[in-house]
Amino acid sequence: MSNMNSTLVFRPLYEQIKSVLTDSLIAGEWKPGESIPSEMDLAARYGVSQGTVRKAIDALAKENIVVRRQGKGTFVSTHKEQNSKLRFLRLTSADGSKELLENELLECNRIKVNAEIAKLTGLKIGTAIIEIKRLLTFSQRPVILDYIIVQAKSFKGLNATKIKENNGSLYSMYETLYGVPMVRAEEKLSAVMATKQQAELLNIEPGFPLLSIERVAYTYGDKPMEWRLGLCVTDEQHYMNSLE
Amino acid sequence: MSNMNSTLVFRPLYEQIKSVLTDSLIAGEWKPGESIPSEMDLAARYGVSQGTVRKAIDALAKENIVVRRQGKGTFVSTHKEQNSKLRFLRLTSADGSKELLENELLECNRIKVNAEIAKLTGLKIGTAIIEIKRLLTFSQRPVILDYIIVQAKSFKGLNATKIKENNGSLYSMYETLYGVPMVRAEEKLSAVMATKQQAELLNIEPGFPLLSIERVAYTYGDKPMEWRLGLCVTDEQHYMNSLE
DNA sequence: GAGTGGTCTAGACCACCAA
DNA sequence: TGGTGGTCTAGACCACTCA
Repeated sequence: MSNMNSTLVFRPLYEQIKSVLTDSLIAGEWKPGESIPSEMDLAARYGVSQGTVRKAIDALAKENIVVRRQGKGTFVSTHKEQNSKLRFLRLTSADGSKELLENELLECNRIKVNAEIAKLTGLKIGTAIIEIKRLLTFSQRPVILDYIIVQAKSFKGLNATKIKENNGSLYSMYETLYGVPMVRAEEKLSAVMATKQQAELLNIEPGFPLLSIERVAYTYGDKPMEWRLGLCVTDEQHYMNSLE
Repeated sequence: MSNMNSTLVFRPLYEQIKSVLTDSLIAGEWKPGESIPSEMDLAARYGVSQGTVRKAIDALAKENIVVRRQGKGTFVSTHKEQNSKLRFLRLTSADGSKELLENELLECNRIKVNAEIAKLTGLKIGTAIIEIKRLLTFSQRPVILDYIIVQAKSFKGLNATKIKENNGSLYSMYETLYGVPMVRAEEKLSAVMATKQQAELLNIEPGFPLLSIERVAYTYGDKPMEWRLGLCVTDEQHYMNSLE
């Protein structure tokens, strides 16, 4: 009979508060763009000190889940704001600007997962998904060929019309129309050769080197919601990254 | 203690403490791998509360400049440790391992900056530099062709022998032999075609797509100390990145 | 047991913002 | 002017490490 061997799980109060706050966000108690209650209010609600609430909110702010604004309050992050648009886009031209990207929707189909897509996404074969193909253009020149997959059940009724209505701002649309804010993403990069078909769309020669960016985007609670393969022409644009 | 805010500029105390600590690190008061004084000691030394020192150290820890170890103390980060080696290497094979990289030094020359290098590094033409060319191999297969530049005046006497003595662990060598720890780096990625010469070294066909990684590495105080161009074969290895 | 960092509290004052 | 987040303090106790 061993009693002292039990694994005592110690979890700091502020982490527990952070979890509770995340749950409330998932439940939609506070929507993107809205403010959450003040630190004092939350402290009173959960019966902890304001400093503990602060540490929980600090952690959420560090993950870009909320944004603090001195004198105003703490707000749920949103992709609707200008400054957070293209938050995950690391591709910039030499002069640093990336605001002038234009958007051409090529395809938007409701299909089922096949073996290849299953391997890419980890979804089960046969699952209903929506595939989106589009072309991003920078000052008249095509630079990114995007292939995007989301689960149909999470984005019911998503179609070409809706994408166009939102000017191709997918993350903003996921958030506004479907209540699914993307908070984090992981990317896997490699260099590939353009196929004939890709080359045609990107207006380059077949065999031209392309930067391949596989991205998985996550919503609250580390739930993967979107898979994306971007093929980028990088002779004038570059992928910038900070290692710290 | 009284709060010595200047009327014109408001700078939080903990930021000032952070700067003072950084200065001490630059001055070499505590070397990589060593511990810095305890929070209580530092608080006493600077006449602030332990909480303020904590916040300053938290900021340094977030930037990987120091590492906290509960019960032991706070230590200056080092590239000598196993877990921090290859800290800036984001290239991993499918199974995630990146420890088996082998190292072949191709060249190490003392030269002067020409126009091309000036453009890459921002150094003045004529500045004495050391250029290093090497090949990194993963399980018998060449995967990265590195071209590295550092200023000769910052790394006096650096040569092929020294590099070999350190098994090609450059960052560890910069730190140990020259007291220059690298704390941060910025990378610019693109896809390029292998030239004939590069293809030969990497044992691939000319025209094969390579991931080009331009890196600038910084020491304390955001001082750029090393420029690097890596050309990577990415059919079996990928560059992983987290966006948050 | 002594010393370290980790967590938590309570209270104070400051800087910023909007009404 | 009142409310918000931002900074700072002082003190308490907890968890971890090592001699």
